[in-house]
This record gives sequence, C-alpha cells and structure tokens, in this order.
Amino acid sequence: MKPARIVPMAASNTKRKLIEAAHALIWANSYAQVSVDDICRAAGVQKGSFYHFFPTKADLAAAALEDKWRYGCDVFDAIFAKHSTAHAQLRAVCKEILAKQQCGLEETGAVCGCPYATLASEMSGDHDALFRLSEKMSESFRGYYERILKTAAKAKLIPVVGIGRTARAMHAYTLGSMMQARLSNSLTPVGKDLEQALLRLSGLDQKPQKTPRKR
Amino acid sequence: MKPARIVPMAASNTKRKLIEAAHALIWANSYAQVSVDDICRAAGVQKGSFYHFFPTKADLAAAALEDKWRYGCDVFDAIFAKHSTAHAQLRAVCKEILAKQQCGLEETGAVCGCPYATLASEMSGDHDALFRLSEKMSESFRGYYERILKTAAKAKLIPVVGIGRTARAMHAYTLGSMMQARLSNSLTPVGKDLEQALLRLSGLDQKPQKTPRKR
DNA sequence: GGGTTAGTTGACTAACCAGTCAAGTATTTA
DNA sequence: TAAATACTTGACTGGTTAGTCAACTAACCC
Repeated sequence: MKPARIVPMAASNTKRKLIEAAHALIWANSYAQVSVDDICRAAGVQKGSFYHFFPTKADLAAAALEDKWRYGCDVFDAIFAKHSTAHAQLRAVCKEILAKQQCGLEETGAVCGCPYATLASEMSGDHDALFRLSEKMSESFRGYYERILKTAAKAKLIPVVGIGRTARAMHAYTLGSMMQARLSNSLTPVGKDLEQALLRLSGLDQKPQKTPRKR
Repeated sequence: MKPARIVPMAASNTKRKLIEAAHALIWANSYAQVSVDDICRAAGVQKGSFYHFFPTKADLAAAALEDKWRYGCDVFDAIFAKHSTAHAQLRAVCKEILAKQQCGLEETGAVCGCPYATLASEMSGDHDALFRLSEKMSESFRGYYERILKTAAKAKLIPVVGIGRTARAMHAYTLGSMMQARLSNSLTPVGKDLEQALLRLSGLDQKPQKTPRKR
C-alpha cells in the first residue's frame, strides 16, 4: 500500500515568501519603485532563488497578483454562501473591502488602494499576461456585483433589465473610491461612503416596500 | 520712457516642448517607463537643456501635470460660464471628459485614463510636491461637481444637505470610470455610462422640475 | 548507494539611467 | 561695444538594475 500521495515539493516555502513580499511591497509602493533586490531582502531569499522560481520580475508581480485574486475570490464566495439577501451581500462585500484596506494600512503605514488597478495601470502596454489577468479580475469583480443585483431582481427590489451595466457602474465606483483612498491616504472613501454610493447606483436605496426588509 | 515691458525669455519654446512631450509620454505609458532621454528625443531637445529648465525628472512631470490641470480648469470655467442649468453643466463636463480621452486615444493609440490619478498613484510615497498637487487637483475637481449640485439645489431639484459628500462620490465615480477605461483600453466607461451614473449619484435622474422633490 | 532533480548561493555582467559639466552660442542690457 | 545673462550642446559619470551562471547542497527515486 502506498502512503498518501505527497506532493514532491513540499519542502520549501521560498516561493510563497517571495509572493508575499512582492505583493506587500508593490502594493504599498509601485512596481517600479520596488527592485528585485528589495523583494529578495524582504523575503529573506537570495537572488538566484528568485530566478529559479520566476523567469522575470514582471512574472512574479503577476503571480503575486493572481494569488491574491484567487484568495479574494474565496472570501467573496464565502460571503455569498453565507448571505442570501442582496442588502446583506452588498454590506458584507463593502465590509470586506474596507477590512482589506485597513489591513494594508496597518502593514504598510499607508492606504494602498486597489492592488490590481495600480499595478495594471502602471504596466499597461507592457506585459500581456498581466493585462489579461487584470481583465479577468475586472470581470470576476463585476460578476459578484451581478450576483447581488440578480438576487435583488429576484426579490423584485430592482428591475431585471440593465443589470450588466449597473454592475459595471458599481465596479467603476469601487475602483474610483479605492483610488481616492490611496491618493488621499484616507479610509473615508472606502468606508460608509462606499456602501451608500453602491446602494444608490444599484437602486437598492429605494424604499424596500412590498416585501419589507427580510431578516 | 521705457518701451513696453518685454518678458526677457520670449525667445525659446524648449520648455513648452518638454512639457508637452513629457505629458504625452507619461500619460500614455507611466512615469517609470519613460526615461529622460525618451522625453528629450520626443521634444527634440538636448539633455543639458532639460536640466537647464527642470532640476529633476520628477519636477518636469509635476510641471507638466500642473500645466494640464490649469488648462483643464480654464475649460471647465468656460463650461460653467456658458451653461446655467445643472443638467447642462453636467452634460458638458461629461462631454469634455470623453473628448479628452478621445484625444489621448488618437494621439497615443491607447485609452490613457486620468493623467493625475495614474501618475500620483505611481509616485505615492515619493515626491511631496506631486502629492500636494494631486490633492489640489482632487479638490478642484470636486469643486466643479459641487457647483453643479448647488445649481441643482437652488433649482430645488435636489436637497441642499449632503452636497459635499455627493460631490466626492461623483468624483470617485469619475476616477473609477477613467481607470476602467484605461485598463480595458475602451472608451465605453467614459461614454454614456459616465453621464448616467453621475446623474444617478447626484439625484438628478429623478423626474426633473415640476414636482421638486424634497426629502 | 548512486543518480537525478529541485533548490540555493552570491559574485558577476551588461545595460540603462538620472543627473553633471565645461565649453560653447545667442540674446539682452548698459 | 562690452559685459552679462540665458540658453544649448553632448560627452561623461557614478550608481542602480534585471538577469546570469557555475558551483554547491538537500531531497527524492530506483
């Protein structure tokens, strides 16, 4: 009998350390401001190891971004598994966004904004893979807003038409509020203001008549 | 009697050429992707001249940004001088934003988004002057939205309270839509979608006139 | 154990880049 | 005209950077 299959490369966590360090540094600063040596130093790893795992600096940046994105998807999926009303879902999403920004602030001392928007904006033109990744992230983000809107439409809180466009608008607002937060180095734009604006954009701020406020 | 005072340095347009080249290149790419040599080449100017007019690369970037900002203020002031209703003002502002993006697209072949947000985001942490400039630009942008909202409030189209907060939300949306446009390399987010979302955020999408709704 | 692969090390390189400078030319002022 | 100032030129520098490499160690497989 074979023992339980063990993934061969369980030994080292170098790759993980590089991803974490890169994400934190690039998020707090910018791609160009952070050198490969900076990342290695922060990760406690030698340069050769860096290039053992990643062909280029840009590839690490993309890998780090994708890693955080997947994690974010898990968090959001959990939110949708837990909350069934549109209002509760939206509130939880906003809470999560604010929490992430607070995390960043505590770790880096500055409000960092949206990791993928700042990175993708800086790298636009370069690096196809990152461009495609940013499009995928955009779409998945919009998809979560669409789920909220569909929930709301099913509950007859909003009309069924125009959900795609409304979701795009909500995503635009979210991006903008995160950018505002980064530029003003303040959490205000991603605090209560965010939820209120998204409620307004979605139409969920209208009086919840008929089936008045469930749960 | 002295002759009419002549500004001594009327002769050369080197400084202007540097500002234009820097703005175009940095807007289309990013601060880090554009080298001083690139800017000099695009401007048809030698490096020594660059450093005759600007102490550092960052100072040129800031000067270029400020220049374009002042120009944008003139354009907006003209809009407000011409249009007196909130709806007309908002429509004209949106039209202008779209026009600027179309310009950028034609000149550079890509949708460039918000010049100050991308630059300031990339330089955050560095360069105090640029940070302060970006705050000033943010404020002035918000100021224009406040003017629209005050016009609307005077016409009893919206309540007087909460204008500051609403203007901030409109600004956030604008930023986000420009970022979306840059990241997706598409004008859609800054087209009709922009005006519609701003109408909704401002409350100006409610039935106009007649029954001035007050809350 | 012997062979293979995965991971690690840190000095090294070649390119690039922001900024300097000394020597020039053009323009203004007196 | 003379002197001062404003502007221009382009080769040069010192420091940084992404990426390389050959030698090494540790873990896995037969």
